[in-house]
Amino acid sequence: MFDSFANFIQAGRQFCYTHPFDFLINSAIQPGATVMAARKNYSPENTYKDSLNLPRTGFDMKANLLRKEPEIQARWAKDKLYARIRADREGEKRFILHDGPPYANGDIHIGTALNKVLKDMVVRVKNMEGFDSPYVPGWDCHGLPIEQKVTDELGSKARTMSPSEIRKQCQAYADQFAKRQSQQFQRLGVMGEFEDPYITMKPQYEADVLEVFARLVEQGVVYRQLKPVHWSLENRTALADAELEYEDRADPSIYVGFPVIGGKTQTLPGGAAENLMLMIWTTTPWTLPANLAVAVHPGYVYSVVRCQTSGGPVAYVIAQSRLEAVFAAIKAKRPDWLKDYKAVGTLTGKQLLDAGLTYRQPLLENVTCPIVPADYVTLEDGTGLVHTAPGHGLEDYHTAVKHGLKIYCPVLDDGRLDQTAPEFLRGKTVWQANPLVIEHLKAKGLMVIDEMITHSYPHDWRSKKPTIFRATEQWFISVDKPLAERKKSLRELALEVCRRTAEQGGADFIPSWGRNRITGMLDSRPDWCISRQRSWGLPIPAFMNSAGNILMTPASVRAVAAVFAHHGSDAWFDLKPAQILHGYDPRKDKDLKNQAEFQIDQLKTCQDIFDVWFESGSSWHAVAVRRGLVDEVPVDLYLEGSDQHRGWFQLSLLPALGAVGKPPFKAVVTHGFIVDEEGRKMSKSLGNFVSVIDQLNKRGADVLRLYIASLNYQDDVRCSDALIAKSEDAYRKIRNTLRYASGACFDFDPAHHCRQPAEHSIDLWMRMELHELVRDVRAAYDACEFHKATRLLYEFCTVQASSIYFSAVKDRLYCEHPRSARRRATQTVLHELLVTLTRLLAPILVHTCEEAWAHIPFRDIKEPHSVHLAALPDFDEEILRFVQDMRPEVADQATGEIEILQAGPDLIWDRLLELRSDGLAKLEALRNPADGADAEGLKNPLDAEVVFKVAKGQDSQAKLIQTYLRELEDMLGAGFASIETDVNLPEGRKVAIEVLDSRNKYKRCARSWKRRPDVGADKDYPELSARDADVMRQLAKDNK
RNA sequence: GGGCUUGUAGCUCAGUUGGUUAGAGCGUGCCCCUGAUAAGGGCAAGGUCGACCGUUCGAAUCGGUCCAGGCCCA
Repeated sequence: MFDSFANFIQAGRQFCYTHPFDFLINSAIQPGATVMAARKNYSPENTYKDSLNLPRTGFDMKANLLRKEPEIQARWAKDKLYARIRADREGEKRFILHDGPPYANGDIHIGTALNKVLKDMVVRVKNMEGFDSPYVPGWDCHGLPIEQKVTDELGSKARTMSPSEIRKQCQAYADQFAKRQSQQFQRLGVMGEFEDPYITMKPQYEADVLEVFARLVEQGVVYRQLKPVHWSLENRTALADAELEYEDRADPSIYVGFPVIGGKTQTLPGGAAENLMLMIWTTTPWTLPANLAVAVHPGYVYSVVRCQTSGGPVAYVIAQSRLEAVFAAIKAKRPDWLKDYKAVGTLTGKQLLDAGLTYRQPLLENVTCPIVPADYVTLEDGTGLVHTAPGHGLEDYHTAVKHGLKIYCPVLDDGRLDQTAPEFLRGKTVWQANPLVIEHLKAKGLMVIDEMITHSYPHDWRSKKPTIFRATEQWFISVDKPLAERKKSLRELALEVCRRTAEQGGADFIPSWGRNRITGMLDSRPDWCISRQRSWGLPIPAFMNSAGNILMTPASVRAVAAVFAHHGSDAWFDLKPAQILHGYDPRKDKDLKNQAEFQIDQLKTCQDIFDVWFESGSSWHAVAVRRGLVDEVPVDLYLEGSDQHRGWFQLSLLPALGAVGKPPFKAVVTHGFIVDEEGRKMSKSLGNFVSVIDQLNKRGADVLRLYIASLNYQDDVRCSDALIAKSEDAYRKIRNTLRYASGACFDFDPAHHCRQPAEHSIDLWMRMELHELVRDVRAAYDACEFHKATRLLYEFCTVQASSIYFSAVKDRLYCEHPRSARRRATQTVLHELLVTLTRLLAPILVHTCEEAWAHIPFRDIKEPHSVHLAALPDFDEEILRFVQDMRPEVADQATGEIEILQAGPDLIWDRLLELRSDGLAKLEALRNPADGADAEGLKNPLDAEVVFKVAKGQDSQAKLIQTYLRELEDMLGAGFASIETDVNLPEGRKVAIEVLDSRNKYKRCARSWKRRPDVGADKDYPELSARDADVMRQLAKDNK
């Protein structure tokens, strides 16, 4: 058996082709390998077994993915499969999915795997649809997390190293992880330009980012300004919103009275009060030295409250609606201090402002501060009077700009207070300052109450340490200033994109709520702070002269870019400004004011680097356009997690609109996040995270890919080892479906053996189902609804193929003469099913389909050697139209009945499958006889006879059953099926199915095991049924 | 706290413009086959459609409130 099978494979290969995946076949027929239907348990009763056409294939039941996947991948690499696909598709319509670069840090996690596999499936589908769809993966390499990791590893040594030296370490680190992740993506079966990915730290990429920046400078939206920013004390750098994490923190919550010293106090209710104070509330006492104003809401009502205290009389101004809560707190906290209190009248915030009150700064000597209006004042907590420190709060800053207050920031970059702070605070950190400030206020009698509270507070996402707001000189891209060329601001342009579809020059969002989401974010986003005070990044190409004036114009930026294109951004640290600007002459720069002030050899480089988002946000230019993937933006698709509405989507959109006035993408597809089985977020501390690497090493990439494909990724998706295990079960089912079809076609060469299925055969039904499947799966693929496609494919394998069709056609495949029309027709459909299914599944099960493809017997010589070079199957319009066109015809007017045989396959097969269901239920009943019945339950349906009893006058039903009787017999797996017409059935039933135990009625055919009336009728083969006797006679003749 | 979003059997998903006893596959239980065999087949159980209140003759479907998640932001 082994020998003949090997010979067959040899013959097949000679006949068909030789190709690189032969190694898969060879390995499968090594001695000891499982070959389906290898003879077992030979016994005398089994003498006919050798005459059967049992399935044979080298496509192993056991997948062995862990061994085979790397082999297949190595072969793809050796064959340069990706390059072959590119060559094949050259000149076809482009489809560009532009990759958002993951950060080159750490191993990939399940979320990254989700993202990359989704992208891979999109790209594979597009290529198999005939598009030229290259995929260039990228890595984001600069930035704080890597720098932090590297300096942590270096320890104290880091402080002695130059930026240039630290950058070298960072570069090596990023390079190592980009390569490592690349291996991991490829292990997942992701296909693309992994030989030449895009790397944001490469010289040309850096130069291209600067080109985008130059265009924004040209548009006049880049500016530099003192502004409070989130500041990491640990890393001494400004932080982007995305670099913050909110966590609970305990802080002092203090109510403080600011003594009023000026203004028209006599106009207040109750007249001029003794010892009048403005009561404010804060949780950051250390910002009080920087207090420059108190803000009130003009529309709110404020009260003046006179108090008797152990320290004498005092009056507070406080919002009326906060009065009760605050004084309740004071009474509870300081019962001995507060003897009595009484509200003596109210006034509006506006009246308060009109009174022009001033107060003495509580911590600075001889400083007088005003009351200012602000509409962000709330009454939810505090006192309705807001401590305003322009150097330490964004809203405070805006108020300060509006009312001409100083942006005062006495805090140094390491968090210590500077020489302008009160003496007792100088040199202390802000955290040390808190209790000192509290003590000081108490001593001065200004403190009302203080306690500790826990509240949500921003922390540095890397160091996990609390951050502060601190004013520094930063670079910004304005979102509200009109662009020089386009007259509209970036915000306006971006909102326009979000209002329009791709067809209208905007963009499409899938799911559709993405449009809402990004719109809301663009509405409220502040100017983009693009500067960071670190080493590991792309320098902002600004120079400073000795007077502290900045040189940065489109021409100077481009001159720097030209140098970076060759030397990389290390040039910024290694070369002298004159060298960096060697292609630049200030005297010829129209955009430079006061040219004479700028002597190139006396300039200094500024030390800020770009926010990494600006680098990845320029990839549409640095990759898509630079590499010629598109002539100009937009590209077809961005596909990322939904968090990128604020991240990469938005921060690509803004630079693109600024630089070229167009969005970078036509469509944005987002996926949700991976959560655990309970729907909670994955975290290392909860121990509920799933390791991709572990899963890859445990189950293989195709199982993981099938799991990912099965997810409805638009929402959050649940993940656990158990859930992936279910996909492993599904994988086996699909694999066995392909294996069975492959084995059943072992002697079938479509070039010579094709037979049209008979009109009334289950083969025709199978083909209809198959083409409907192709239609539906391709529609799902087109909509990127992989989970729909996966469900359709899986259920097809389970129900239509395995449960219904394969079971039904076993008898004809195994028992009919090998060349019989009936068997060949089934093989024709099975072969089509095999080829079709393998191609349809190829974007998901990339390795398994390659293996299955190699095992397709007598595959057409015109088909490519790799399934990934093939096209997705097309559905046959004719077949589908045939189904539809033959919908029920007009009913007979007299009886109301329709002639079901003329009604079309859909209705016919609905009815036949219903009969199958009823019959199976009856069979089941026979298998499990009621308790107390003497008969032993039926074991094998081949021992049963099915009788269809059709009521009088039901000619249509009778004709249907008569026509399909043989198919019904096989669909039920019964030994024999018969029909009785003109029967009297109870309750007006049309058809009744009776299933009888025929063990004492008919003999069992020794070959087909069917019990039929005709067993024993043949003289030559008395132990066989008529059909089997004929086949044996024919086989005997063949052998002569 | 705000914006966006999710909640249908143990799991993954269908449920068309509100309309008869809410479907499928998997899983589970029981059974069969042993010529797909570390495979294959059959039958059955399983849901107050997150909760509550409305609109309606009628709500998984429309409206409101709440509860529990997720992302982004404060």
